[in-house]
Amino acid sequence: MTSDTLIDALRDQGLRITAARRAVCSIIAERHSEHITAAMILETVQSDPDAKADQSTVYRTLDALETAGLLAHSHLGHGPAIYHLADDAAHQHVVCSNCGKTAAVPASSLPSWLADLQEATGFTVDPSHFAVDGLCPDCTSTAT
Amino acid sequence: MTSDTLIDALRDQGLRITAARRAVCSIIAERHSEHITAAMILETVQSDPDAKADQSTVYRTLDALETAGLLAHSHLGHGPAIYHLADDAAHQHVVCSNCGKTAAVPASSLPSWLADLQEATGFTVDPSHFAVDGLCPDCTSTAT
DNA sequence: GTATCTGCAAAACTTTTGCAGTACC
DNA sequence: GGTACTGCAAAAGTTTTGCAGATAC
Repeated sequence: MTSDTLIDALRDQGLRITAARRAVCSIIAERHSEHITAAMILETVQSDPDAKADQSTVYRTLDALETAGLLAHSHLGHGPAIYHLADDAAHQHVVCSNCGKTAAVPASSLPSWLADLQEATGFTVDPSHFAVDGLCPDCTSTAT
Repeated sequence: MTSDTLIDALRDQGLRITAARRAVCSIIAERHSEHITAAMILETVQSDPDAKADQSTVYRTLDALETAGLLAHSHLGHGPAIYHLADDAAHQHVVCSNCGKTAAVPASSLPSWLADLQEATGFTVDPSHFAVDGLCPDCTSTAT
């Protein structure tokens, strides 16, 4: 995934390509394997003298990318939302309720439980927006 | 579950029993089967002329109850946190990512997937703090 | 009597919005 | 040239905090 892919997709939506959008797309492209928060993007963009962008612009760009179907975000615990590419392999997020650390689990074994859940509640479950609370290994061992 | 149970537990922690705490405990005891938000508790307490309590007091009381291990909260999507009794039967929350509606699913068929997840990430998963995003029946049918 | 709790008010924190000016196509 | 985008600043929404006064034990 390069930032050009994102830029091109924006252009295809009839959106304009600006320096701010290039910068945001570039950051997302570089770091899409992590759990990116808006705050991280903001910090990165604002510390780059070549690519300053206001926070409102960053949020609006993220929104544009989401509307274009390229990006998705989830809320994990107390903190800010995390963003990830929409076409990333579907995965779940696990959040440590103690330290806030997150991890991703590949959606390898999406079980019958999801189907059960769907049947019981009528909800159409989106397995890519998924937050499970737990304790990370460090906090598990600390909480003796 | 009566509010006395909660009050007694607070007393056992060496905490003082005040009118504000009685009021908050009473609301939680009455409505623990719903998904209570801090905003709901605030509204209820502040509309009760016999039991006025400031929002900071409500938050501090909720915090005290959590610290005492009686209460837990989860964050579901954009909105406020929801609170539930810590000893409530473990269950998952499903949130509609469109309208914010929530539903609870009993932990009937917690599958091998949880074990898989635990193995893959090392996280100790807490099945009672659980938020799954999806579309509720109404929004599913609307989103033709 | 004293440590804890409360109320008030203001701040923190993430995200959104209004508006005048700028820049892309 | 015209519409979309940007920056600035301020607001919205939930939750937290500082501080002086009140209250439970």
